[in-house]
Amino acid sequence: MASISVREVAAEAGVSVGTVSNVLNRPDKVSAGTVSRVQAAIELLGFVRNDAARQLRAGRSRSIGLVVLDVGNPFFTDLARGAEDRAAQAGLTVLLGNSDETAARESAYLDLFEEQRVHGVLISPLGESGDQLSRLRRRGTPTVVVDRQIEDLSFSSVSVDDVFGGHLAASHLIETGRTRLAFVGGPHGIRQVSDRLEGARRAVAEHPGVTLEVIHTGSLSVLEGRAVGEALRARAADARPDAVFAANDLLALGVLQALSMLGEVRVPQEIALIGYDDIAFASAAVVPLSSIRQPSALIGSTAVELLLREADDGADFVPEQVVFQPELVVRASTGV
Amino acid sequence: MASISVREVAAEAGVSVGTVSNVLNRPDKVSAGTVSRVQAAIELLGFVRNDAARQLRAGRSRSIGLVVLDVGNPFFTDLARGAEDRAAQAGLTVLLGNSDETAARESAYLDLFEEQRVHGVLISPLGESGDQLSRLRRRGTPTVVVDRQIEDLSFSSVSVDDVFGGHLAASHLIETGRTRLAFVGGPHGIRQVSDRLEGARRAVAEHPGVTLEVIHTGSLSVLEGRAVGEALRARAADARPDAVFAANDLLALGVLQALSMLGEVRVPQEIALIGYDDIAFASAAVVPLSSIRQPSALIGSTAVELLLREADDGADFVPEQVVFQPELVVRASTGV
DNA sequence: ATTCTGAAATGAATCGATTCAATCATGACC
DNA sequence: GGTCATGATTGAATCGATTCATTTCAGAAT
Repeated sequence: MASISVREVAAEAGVSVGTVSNVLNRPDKVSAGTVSRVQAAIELLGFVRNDAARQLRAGRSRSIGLVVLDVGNPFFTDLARGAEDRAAQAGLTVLLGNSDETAARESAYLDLFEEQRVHGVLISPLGESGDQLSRLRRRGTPTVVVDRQIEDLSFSSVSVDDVFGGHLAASHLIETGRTRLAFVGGPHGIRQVSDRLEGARRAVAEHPGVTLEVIHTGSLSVLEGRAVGEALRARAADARPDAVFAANDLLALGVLQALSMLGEVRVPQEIALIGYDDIAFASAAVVPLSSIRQPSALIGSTAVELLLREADDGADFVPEQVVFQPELVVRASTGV
Repeated sequence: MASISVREVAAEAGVSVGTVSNVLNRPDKVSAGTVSRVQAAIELLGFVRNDAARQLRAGRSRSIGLVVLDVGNPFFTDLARGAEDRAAQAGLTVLLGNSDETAARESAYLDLFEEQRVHGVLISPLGESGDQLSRLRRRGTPTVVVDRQIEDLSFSSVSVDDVFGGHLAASHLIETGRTRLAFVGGPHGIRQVSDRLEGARRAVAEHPGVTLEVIHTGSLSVLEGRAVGEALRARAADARPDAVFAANDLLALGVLQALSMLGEVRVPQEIALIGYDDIAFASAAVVPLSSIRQPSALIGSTAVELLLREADDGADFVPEQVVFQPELVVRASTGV
């Protein structure tokens, strides 16, 4: 059970520990015979490098931390995949943390990542977590904000123009003849939510006679969406909105489930519905869901890109805000 | 930029490094005044513990590794959530690795986790990865197989009876009057796939006159499902099966998308369809999807439970195979 | 034979938190 | 005043891989 270290390997191969380390890290600096003797010893003893010791010496870990709002949301797993792929190219691993839209969990993950001395942190922050993030960066951990911009322009960020996206969604609903819109989303402390709402407000303001009701939710999940849908279904027909813009696809799918259950409220005839993110399941929904598409994997890989740049440039790095444009995807849920 | 260690904190607070460590780990052993003095110094200097150093000393990390076949599959994210919750209770973190149904990636994650000296590994293995797993465990890393059993009964495992589940699905299709079944899934090296097929075979064998066609796929994704669906749609109506059992819900949703696109093939009238896993999106599909439900979060938490037990018991632990029973969920896709 | 060169190998020092045997201080008690 | 017990604090040793200044050595050049 006694764990095997370079020391044992060195003894077995009849060389010094320095040589074992060289075989591991720069085999070209070691003569061929020695390399194979050391490798044989490693094999024989079942030696496995201790990453903690490496990291301690190196001062940095070989991973980057990613904190997302919800791993259950395919948008974020797609984003994570993009990040992983780019990170792998640089020989780095991605540690995925799920804040679950909770400040305490977000904070706990940031602490954990900092204790791990990660190469950097990608985060889709809950609110303005600016303080903790600045501190994190000041102490030397490169930090990139994903999926939204942040007030503090000294941070790099990769985002999609959510105000524009919200405008796109609401305009589309209005153009198909709807006049009594409802926005479903929350908590409003989440920037993505308030921006999308803001975009919708602007679109509505451009069209006199069109109204916008705002329905708050506690989170962005299918379950919350279903609750809203049931509430809508319970209303008298003339008290219902004729179009719903949900802050993301999970909510939209929940609303859709509740509305179309029992076939009581028809989508899109009675209520048109549009979501946000264009997750893979949107097109497979009861009524295929119109949505606003974001380049999820690209956001992830670009964020890693910026992170690596920040890590390389050190003190004299220049923050960069990359903003992608979202795209309207029309499907049956807003068709005629 | 000079990083702050316990040494600096000790100097600032006018105490020894040992005392700083005690404040961090057993504040009750230290006088109140000293505690607050040390904490003030920590605050002032912005000290952050170095996890690598802690781990090196401790010999183990405070996380457990989880390797799943596909993070894009909600079944696995649900499982991961269950594992995380249970692990958090024990003060542990879960590192999530995505093998993407690739042997090389699976192996790379196992190596990584071993170098990290994780507390233990949960894995939903690709094939019979027995060799690498045995080695891993022999060297001292507790290992639990999730979502399937493994030949080698010296491993603990938490699984669902997939043969039974396959039987359940196929029987259901047969009972609703279908006679020309098709099983869609692959690769068959994945145990879950072959077990579910085996169950379907048995069900079919029990009913003379019922046939079973097997359609191979390269992976268990929506995309592969869509390809199969399109192939089915392209067939002459009388050459199509009248019922499809897909090895998981992602495949089923893909098949459904392709079939119902353009309304050419009606589900369930022309082809009944059932999936497996009962992910949240199944009930929100074009045609709400019948499925076989597995207790995903419970599998995850139970697996962590077994892992902790194995870690505690050390040498004299007894492997345990927990097998849950799956459950049939009937929705419109197999209704009349 | 002597000096020089470059490649190969060495091994002590280092990273930072934790541990634990040893020391110190304080007050209770006889 | 002296003895003890208790609690608080100390600091050197430890975990294991990596680094780098130094040593070793075979062969080339003089």
